[in-house]
Amino acid sequence: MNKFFVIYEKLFRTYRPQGWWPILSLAGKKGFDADGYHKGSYDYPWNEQQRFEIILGAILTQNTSWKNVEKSLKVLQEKDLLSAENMEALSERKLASLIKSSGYFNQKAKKIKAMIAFLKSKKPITRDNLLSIWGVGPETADSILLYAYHKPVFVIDAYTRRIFSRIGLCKADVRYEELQQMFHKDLEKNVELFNEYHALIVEHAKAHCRTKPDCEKCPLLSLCKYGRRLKPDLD
DNA sequence: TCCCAGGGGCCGA
DNA sequence: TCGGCCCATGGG
Repeated sequence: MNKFFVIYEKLFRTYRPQGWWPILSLAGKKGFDADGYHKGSYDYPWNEQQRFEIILGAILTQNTSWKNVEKSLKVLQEKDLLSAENMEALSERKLASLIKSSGYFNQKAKKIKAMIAFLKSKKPITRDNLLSIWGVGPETADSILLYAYHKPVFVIDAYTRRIFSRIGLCKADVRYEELQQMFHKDLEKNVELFNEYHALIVEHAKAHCRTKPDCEKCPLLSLCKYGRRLKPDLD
């Protein structure tokens, strides 16, 4: 039995489609809710501006809650700065002041500037090329590849390590590429599946598998090593 | 007041 | 290669 897919199905049945990656500039439009989520649809042919918005979000959300990122994106949207062309003219200092709510604003302004320079270079959007950009690590690169460019790469984050190490499928400090390989090996390389699965992992980490876990009504309790240790009377 | 959030760069061992 | 530190706001 393919454990990774079983877990996906349990999460999907519990939390339903998550509508990732949210596109704020399309919020309220047909197929998009008030926060830009598009539940059950994965194959929007993002144009350059929408891709850029996803890339911005991927950088701004580094170690930061999405709510704080939304605030920054709204500020940028109001100033018509959700395009690489318009943002390029902005000074790094000014950009930093506009994305304050996302935290690490000096670093992130520098990262966004580096990303814009890369996009302008017209180099191919490959994982290696993305990783060569200052401020882009494996999670950010894979988020961009999956959600902006529809490439079938599984995104690993701190939540993925936490959930799957508690379940007992990997160590808590498993290397990024190692855990990613486990997903790639066990799952069909499918963009929609990878899109939804990662989003469901984030939702599950917020709903139950928090730093201090709430195992009581966890949908994965029956197959989780950690949860079963807390509830030995499960069988 | 403290902890955590959809990480990544840098530096010294 | 790996651990430790830095970056910083905002919500619970």
